[in-house]
Amino acid sequence: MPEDNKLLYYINKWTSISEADEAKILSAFEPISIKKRKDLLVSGQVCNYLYFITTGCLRSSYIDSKGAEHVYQIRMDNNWIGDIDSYFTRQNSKYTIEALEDSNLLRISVDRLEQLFVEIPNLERYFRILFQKAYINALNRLSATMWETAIDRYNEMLKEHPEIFQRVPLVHIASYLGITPESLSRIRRQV
Amino acid sequence: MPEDNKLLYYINKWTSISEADEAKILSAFEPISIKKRKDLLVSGQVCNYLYFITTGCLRSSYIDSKGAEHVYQIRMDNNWIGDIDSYFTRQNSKYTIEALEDSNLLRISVDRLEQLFVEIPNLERYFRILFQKAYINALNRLSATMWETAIDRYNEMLKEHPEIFQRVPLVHIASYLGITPESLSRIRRQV
DNA sequence: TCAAACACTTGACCTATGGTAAGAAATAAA
DNA sequence: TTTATTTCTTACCATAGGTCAAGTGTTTGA
Repeated sequence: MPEDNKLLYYINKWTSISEADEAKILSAFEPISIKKRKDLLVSGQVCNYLYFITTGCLRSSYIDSKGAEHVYQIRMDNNWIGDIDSYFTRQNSKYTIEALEDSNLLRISVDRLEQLFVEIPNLERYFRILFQKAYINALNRLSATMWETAIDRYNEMLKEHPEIFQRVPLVHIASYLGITPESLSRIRRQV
Repeated sequence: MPEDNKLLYYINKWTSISEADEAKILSAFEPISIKKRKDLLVSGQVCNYLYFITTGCLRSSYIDSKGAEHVYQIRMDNNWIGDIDSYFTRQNSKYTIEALEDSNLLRISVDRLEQLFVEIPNLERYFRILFQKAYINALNRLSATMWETAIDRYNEMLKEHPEIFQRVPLVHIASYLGITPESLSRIRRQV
């Protein structure tokens, strides 16, 4: 499958888009590249784009009131990243999104996306399903965080997303799991 | 505002529906009542309906692998409740939804809802926005659970949803906050 | 190529919250 | 009104995970 068709492939997994509309969608996205350790979004700015990761790996994090940094999301190939709250409301974001690897992305502005929603109802359907699934995942992660041990969460992540352990430093994985790197280190020794 | 128009009022807050379509939507929902302490959904069943709460209060909970019950959601007037994962996938739900007060609901089946999505794209838009917001909320709750103290979460909830404390037993609130009723009790004494 | 920065581990100690058990207060039922 | 049930609090001890501090490899970049 050609690089720039991955996006359409994933959209068509959940709804059907005509060839004419496919072209319209592709032309609305702008391909960009970002180098490892560079920021895609800096806390305090408005998130002007929503990004589809064609290749690479990024993390989204924020600084809490005590100055501690927490990793919110780690996203790799064929996933979306951005702060959708800031993106749709035009409020400043509290998140910083940093590339953990050199990455290639497709980006789209809100105006362009909302225009597409009107022109192509099935694209809005795709996003309805996307957010629906994201919501379900967030609730599952929430219940694991609230009511399972760090060991269980670690094992679950190892089973579900083994690639992440090959590509992402453990500090970020620990933070994503809601524990310190020290605790993660102890868990890994135990297992 | 008449009881049965609240649903349309909330939908029209985020998108615009024609009068003809409003009638179509209303006729697709079936009003039902449920008594306090009765179950709307029992764990192990498929969630056949999505519910809009016109008046009342319900909680959604699940039993973990160690047999402990955890409260997932507490929802009151003018909110949606149901297990959307089970609802859309037709898999058995792990959740039980119980009425905490005598409640009046409007329910709709998936078939009917998906039919409406095709007929009324703006209704699907409403759900896109609904899930988008639900996702953002779930992430905020996740970060509070992971990185804030139980005291902060309690104060936040007291500030944002004081009504809940008037209407819901503290056991359920404690569970929703991810702590034991004993801990909640200690926090309340402290504050 | 060599210093600086990063990534990971280990140990000693601390703290927020959990578990258990029991009793008081409030609410519902008879 | 009396009894039963639910709701909430308190006390004591246990523990998962955090904090601080130090140390070893491993990248990175000038």
